[in-house]
Amino acid sequence: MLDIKFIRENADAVKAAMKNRNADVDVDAVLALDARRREIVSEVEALKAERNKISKSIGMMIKEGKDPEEIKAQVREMGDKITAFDTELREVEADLREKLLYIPNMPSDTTPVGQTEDDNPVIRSWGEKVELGFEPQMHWDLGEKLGLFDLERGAKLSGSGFPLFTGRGAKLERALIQFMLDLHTEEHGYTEVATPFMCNEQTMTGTGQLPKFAEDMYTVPLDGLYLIPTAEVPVTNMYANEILDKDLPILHTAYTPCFRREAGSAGKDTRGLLRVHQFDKVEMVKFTTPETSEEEHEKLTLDAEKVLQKLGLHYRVIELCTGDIGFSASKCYDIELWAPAQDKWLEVSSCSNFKDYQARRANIRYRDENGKTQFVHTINGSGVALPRLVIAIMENYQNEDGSIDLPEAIWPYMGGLKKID
RNA sequence: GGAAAGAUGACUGAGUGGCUGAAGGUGCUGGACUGCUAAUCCGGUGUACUGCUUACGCGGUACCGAGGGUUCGAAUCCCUCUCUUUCCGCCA
Repeated sequence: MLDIKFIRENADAVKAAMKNRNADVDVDAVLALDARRREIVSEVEALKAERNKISKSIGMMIKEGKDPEEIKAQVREMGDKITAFDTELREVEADLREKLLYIPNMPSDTTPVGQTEDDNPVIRSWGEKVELGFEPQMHWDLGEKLGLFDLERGAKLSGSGFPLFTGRGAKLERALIQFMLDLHTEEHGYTEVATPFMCNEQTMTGTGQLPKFAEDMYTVPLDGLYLIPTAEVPVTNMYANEILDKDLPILHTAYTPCFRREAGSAGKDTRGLLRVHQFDKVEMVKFTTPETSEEEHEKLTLDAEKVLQKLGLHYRVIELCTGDIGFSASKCYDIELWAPAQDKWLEVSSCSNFKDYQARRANIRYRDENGKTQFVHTINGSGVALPRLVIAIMENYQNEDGSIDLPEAIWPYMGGLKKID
């Protein structure tokens, strides 16, 4: 969340930023609550100071054998006032916090201003569109024919959007996960973690999924748990309510399945593996100082790109504009793979710098060189998400006879298999 | 799922109603001293909110797992919850 002091001192800038985001936020209501809160605090604290003073004197009186009853009655009256103020204070603070939790992050100064995804500039691209020389087949046709997945049986088990991978398809999934984890841990310096796949409400609030996006998640009501929509959630919140004294940055990578209800997006690009309710993803998360977060964000994006380069897949990097950027992010690059049969770009990674927004929500701090505690900056990105990566491999590496060559980088992970036919 | 014990600052560990934001020790850190290593001595060492000052700082309030309650006053008494450990049960 945003620092209330920052909002207080930069109200106009916050309002402008919310407008650029197309976010409906009542900044003045927040400021009014903040003003009332501080008013109550100063009144109630003055009363408490007085009470503490008199209470101490009662202790003295009793020791000296004097009768304190008269003063007790007086202090009791103060206590009633204090209770009334405290009650209102709690209400105001809860109200204020709730409102703050619904305010998205400030876009970075460098985030391009724009309305929709059409305003996202392309930052760079790598590789070229493949020349197949024949009419490419869709991945859902290739996959069913080659026995890589069985979407009908997946739907039987859980409903559409819950893919069932089979045989070499299941192995390819596992191989890609392994390949990416090895790359990030062995060459990019990340430490692997394996996390819970369900998290509690506090954790979901820490990274920004709650309270606003409750409907996007699967829940386990009996236990008050939510299925994670991304490994970002457990990995970032690992250090919630901690003061880190390890050397920053801290780099973690994790494989997890991700669960998303995708409410409201039914019917849109949902065929095959394009948009599913459960998918595998390797995630990268960094905890940095404010001074290094921009640089680390750039590096993390390159780490994700490296995956695609090693797999020889044509991609481009776009930067999300203010109207398209995610709720908690301040700056964000999306990486998109070219899919020749789809004839379009598929998003496989989203690399975001959250600055101190998540750290403030999750209360993750560190000690700077002066010994002062500060909020860390958090950064994360997919490195990368599996289903669309699989789609891109299938579509880019397909042959006219319907077989699929495998990228050399994953041969070792496929037991030497070079081609699926 | 049942039973018992416990939860205090970076760590350890005192503290059963006011003199405790919290003893002692460890660690860290500033200094003194011993020609090195080590030791010794002195000092400092929580977080958050808030007001004044805004360079440094000073004051107030809150916080001893979380939330309630009793009381003039709670780390300390009561209730609820969470977690940890151990034992039993169940189980991949």
